[in-house]
Amino acid sequence: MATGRTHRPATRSRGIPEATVARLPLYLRALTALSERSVPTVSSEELAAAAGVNSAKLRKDFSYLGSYGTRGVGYDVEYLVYQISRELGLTQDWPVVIVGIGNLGAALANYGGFASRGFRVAALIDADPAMAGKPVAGIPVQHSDNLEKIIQDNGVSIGVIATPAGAAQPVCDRLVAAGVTSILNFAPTVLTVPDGVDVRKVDLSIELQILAFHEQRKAGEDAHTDGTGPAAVTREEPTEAAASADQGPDGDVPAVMPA
Amino acid sequence: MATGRTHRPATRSRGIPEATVARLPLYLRALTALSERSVPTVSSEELAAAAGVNSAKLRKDFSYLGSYGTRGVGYDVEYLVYQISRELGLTQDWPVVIVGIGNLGAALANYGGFASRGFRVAALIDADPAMAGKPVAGIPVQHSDNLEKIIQDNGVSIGVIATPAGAAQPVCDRLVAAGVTSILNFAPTVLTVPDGVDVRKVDLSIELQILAFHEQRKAGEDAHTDGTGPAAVTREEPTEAAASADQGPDGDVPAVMPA
DNA sequence: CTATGTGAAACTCTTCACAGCT
DNA sequence: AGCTGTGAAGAGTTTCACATAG
Repeated sequence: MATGRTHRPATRSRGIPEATVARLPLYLRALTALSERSVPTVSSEELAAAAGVNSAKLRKDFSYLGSYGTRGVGYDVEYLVYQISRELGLTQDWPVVIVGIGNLGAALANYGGFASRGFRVAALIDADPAMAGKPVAGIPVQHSDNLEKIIQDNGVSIGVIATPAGAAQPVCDRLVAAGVTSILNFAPTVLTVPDGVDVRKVDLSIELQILAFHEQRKAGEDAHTDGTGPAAVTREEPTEAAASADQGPDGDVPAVMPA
Repeated sequence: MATGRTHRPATRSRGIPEATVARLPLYLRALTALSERSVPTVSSEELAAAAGVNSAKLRKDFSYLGSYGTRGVGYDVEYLVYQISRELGLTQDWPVVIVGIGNLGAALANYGGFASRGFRVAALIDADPAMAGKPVAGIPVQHSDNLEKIIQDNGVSIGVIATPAGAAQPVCDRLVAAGVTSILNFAPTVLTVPDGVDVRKVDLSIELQILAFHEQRKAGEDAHTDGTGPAAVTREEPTEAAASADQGPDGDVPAVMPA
């Protein structure tokens, strides 16, 4: 597989496949649940079921991390939780800032899934002066004038953008200039960033549109509003669209902006 | 990741690849923006840039829809908007219900991106009696006792789950029993659904974890990591992998260990 | 000449199936 | 025996590069 074969199976590292990385959080969640129930070990079959993937894929995924299982037995839950956490970088503290404290920003601030995974909301930032000082999820909102200072003082490298579409790029530019190198973007806009900066995007309306596409397929024969294209209807198997993954850095244009 | 069941031959009809379907909303948004600026035609190169993909991919994607371009010229914006909308099923009305009107549910109800794409929030549903009747985004919240009736009366086939994790599966079961066949899940849980039901999931903490993974990698390459060894905390080299005992005949012991 | 549409090559990801530990 | 770890085959996706239509 790898070209350079040194001594040890230097195979991995350069490459945990992106698809595998995207599933690690899934395994981690399932494992955490088992851990809380004090289950000591788990087989690839059981864990796969809990995570909603098939066992061959799970074993292959784990093989990229190393040989952490025991043949004939399974995986040690605690050990695996630790290894995956470490691989994902969750054994360290990640201060994040959320910019744009509207409905969505507030929801994110209140979202428990962050804190429980090593992410700490270091600050909430909004451009509206009226919001300044107002606590959301127990954290006082700060005005965006102080964005740069907040980033630097807290050593923030991950920023979450939950602003209206129009404000996203300017906010992004300021975050990057201040030192942020990873951005999670909820605004329906394509963000342009310099090399070395990572952007992931979550677009609610895109997810719905994908569902609509499949839904339309299912509807099949009947209602085809404007049937220009009869399109040999065929019920494609639903799927199992992988969890998230894909969705590169893009998106674009408003048309309508979130609150 | 819907639930796994077996795969079936699945009649391949007019099979648009899943990867392509996932990008159509992206193109649509870019095209809509061009349309609003009254741009009549666009080349694959320009449109690709606006959507954040490369032009070869875009042309290949469009080739699955048909030959809607003109060689030597480009694509007619209005025409493409229509064709993609139709392909995605957005020329018809999709009533959706949002279940779980907490911070996130409210944010979704207020999200403009839905309405602008043929999605209509038919109802907001919450299990808390205190929420009943209270308007969110101009729509009165209804109690979940009426879930089935609401689904049926409105002919809803797409449901959005924004409840706490524990309530997601029961809500999902009720939605499906009432006739919903597509679900967008925001709760951090794997939903089990019968064949024919499509589930897509958006998990906020997973996105952040993926960013953390890459962020960690960057830090490693920047020769930052203290010094167990030469840079790289990524396990390309033994570096710290050795320290964490990743093989050893039985070495999988470290229950917890310092970073 | 220009820019699309598309076979074919290159890659990536998934699934199979079984060798090899325990 | 039981279950992991993994080459190898298969499926799906992206990229290349150029024939072809306008």
